[in-house]
Amino acid sequence: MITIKEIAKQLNMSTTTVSNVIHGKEGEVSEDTRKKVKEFLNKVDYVPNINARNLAQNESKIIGLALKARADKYENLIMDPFVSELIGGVEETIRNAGYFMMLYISSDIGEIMRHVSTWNVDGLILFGMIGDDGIRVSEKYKKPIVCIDTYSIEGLKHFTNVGLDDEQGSYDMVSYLISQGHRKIAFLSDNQSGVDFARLTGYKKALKDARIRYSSSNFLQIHPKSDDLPGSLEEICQRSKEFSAIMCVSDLYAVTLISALTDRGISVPGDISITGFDDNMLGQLHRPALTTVHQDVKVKGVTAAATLLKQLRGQRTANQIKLPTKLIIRDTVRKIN
Amino acid sequence: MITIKEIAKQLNMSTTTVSNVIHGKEGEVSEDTRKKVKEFLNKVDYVPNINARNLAQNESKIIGLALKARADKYENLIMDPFVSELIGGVEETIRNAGYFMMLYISSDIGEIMRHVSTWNVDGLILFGMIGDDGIRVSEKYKKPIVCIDTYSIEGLKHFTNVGLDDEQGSYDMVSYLISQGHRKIAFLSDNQSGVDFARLTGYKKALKDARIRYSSSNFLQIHPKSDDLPGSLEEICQRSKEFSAIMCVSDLYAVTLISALTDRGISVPGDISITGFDDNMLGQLHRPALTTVHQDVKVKGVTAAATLLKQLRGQRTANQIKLPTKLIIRDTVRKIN
DNA sequence: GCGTACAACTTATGCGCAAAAGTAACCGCC
DNA sequence: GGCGGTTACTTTTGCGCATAAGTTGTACGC
Repeated sequence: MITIKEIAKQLNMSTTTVSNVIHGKEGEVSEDTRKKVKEFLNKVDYVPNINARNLAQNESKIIGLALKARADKYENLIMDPFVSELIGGVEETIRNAGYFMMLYISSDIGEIMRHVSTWNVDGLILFGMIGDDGIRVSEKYKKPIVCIDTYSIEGLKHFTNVGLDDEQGSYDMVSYLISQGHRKIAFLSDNQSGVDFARLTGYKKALKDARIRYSSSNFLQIHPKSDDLPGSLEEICQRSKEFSAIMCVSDLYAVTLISALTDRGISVPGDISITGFDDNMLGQLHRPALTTVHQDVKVKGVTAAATLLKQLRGQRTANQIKLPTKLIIRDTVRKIN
Repeated sequence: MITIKEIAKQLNMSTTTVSNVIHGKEGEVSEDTRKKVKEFLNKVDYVPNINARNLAQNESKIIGLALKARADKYENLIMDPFVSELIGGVEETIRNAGYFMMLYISSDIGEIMRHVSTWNVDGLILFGMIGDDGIRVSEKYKKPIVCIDTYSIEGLKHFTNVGLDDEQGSYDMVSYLISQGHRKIAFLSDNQSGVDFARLTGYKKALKDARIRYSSSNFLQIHPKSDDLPGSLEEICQRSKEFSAIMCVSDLYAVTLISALTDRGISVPGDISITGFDDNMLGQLHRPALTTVHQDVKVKGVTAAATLLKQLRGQRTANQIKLPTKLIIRDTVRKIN
């Protein structure tokens, strides 16, 4: 761990001179010494001590990525392929810009913000974290924050959001189902807030535009918490006769549901049509391949990171970015009449 | 961002005193002042500046997790549910021990080690990174390193490895297939090194113990790189008639293969039996549910992190830890005679 | 009543770096 | 030939923290 001081000593010059060539300050140092220093730096494989640099500069070159931990059947949000892809996009973008990524998995925003504070993190990306309560906590730290997929009204006032045109995606899917002759279409989700609410809204809108009445009995709730899952699945399968199609709020739920239906001898799409949302591996590898709404999760991560980076550079950004969706027609929807 | 200095000033005492109560140094400070300081600390919500602390202490409380990026059909290793789970396990363990996690995704070990060096990372967990070449690079940094799933001979000499009893898992699976009457069993993988080699070895051993001859034509190679995948899949499906069972080296490949077979009208397990390895979501949600070998990936991450933490505390650890596997019998293997 | 021991502090130093402020030599110009 | 301007440096300072070294004050023993 050689230091600037040591280098300066060995080269018989001041630390400032060494520091200046490290930072490529033109005109502050002669071509001659510059060369000498550069050679030496290469030889000894100098690496700056980031702690010292950060302390002196009051910055950190760290971007935090905070994911809300979720205790359910899949134990933890991070297992979802969605999250892996997101992390990949964020990490890549950040690294290319010379930043580093620190990952937190926690549901306690207070805890997260304390980390942010100790590390003097330059900016933060939040996924699934912002409840209206979290906003007060995060606001006082005065750090640029970009949220992913939040629909919190309060949050949107204060932070940039990178999201998806969930409503449109959902609308397109339901319209497609209707075009295939479906009229009794259920909506399956585990809650009615955030992204799920937006997708539900798109669903309702499409029904309305087709003059199909929405009833709350069309809303099927899945309980992903380990204990309740089999029970809710059983109930949903029972009630599946009432519908010709079930639109699921995610690929994960769609595939889970199809498995449960298959186990009970109900065929997809023979007896009932099922659709997903997200378009991940799960549905792509499934047979019949899942009809779903595509979103590019990696781009979501990249966009979030790029937006944050822009803000760090002092540039202004839109405070609401909506990525487009695309309808992917595969084999889990049957045309009926 | 209140500092110790500021606190000391407001409390009319020296920074050392404040620092002492922060570090809970008994006997260095009176009960009275201790109380006063603690109250004040709470009031102002003091958070230490980690950069300053690390600089003074020459440590970092950071543990790096480096993942090898892989350019294939799934773009990047991180998409695999395997990796998500691993990250989850590592992060949780590290955070509970008061450490922080920095995530790198890169295939350049030199780059990684440079990061490690600038940040003065306390320890490193490497997944999929150690080729014999990487070892020289990493060795000179003299940091505790724990590898996950490496089979590099050189690496094992220098670093601790947390792995799986891949050979045994594979052996158990093939033995099971044989017990179900299978004799023409192919092995599907994308390479013959590392984990794949160990699984292949277990496969060969089981064949040998059952007096079935192994021929290299039993080895089916899949090319996960985006361009080659369809071609290799086509070839594998063609050749599937030669076998009554194909043991795949991962759930991902198993499910991918089953999809390809299904698309060609070949039924699983009717026409051919297929098995996986890993036991992740993909196979669990698949119908027919995948017969596979279970490994607890989260435990792998937890174990790796815990082992590294031990080393940081100066404790000795075994330099080879093998987690057990478990045969999971589900529905993709048919009994034949 | 003096030395010793100890409790409860404070002062001073250094970690490695960046940058502000200082210096010294030289050039050209009226 | 004195002065402003420039080049190529060096010296100094401070970021926030931990800690070694120093300073009181007081109780105790003999």
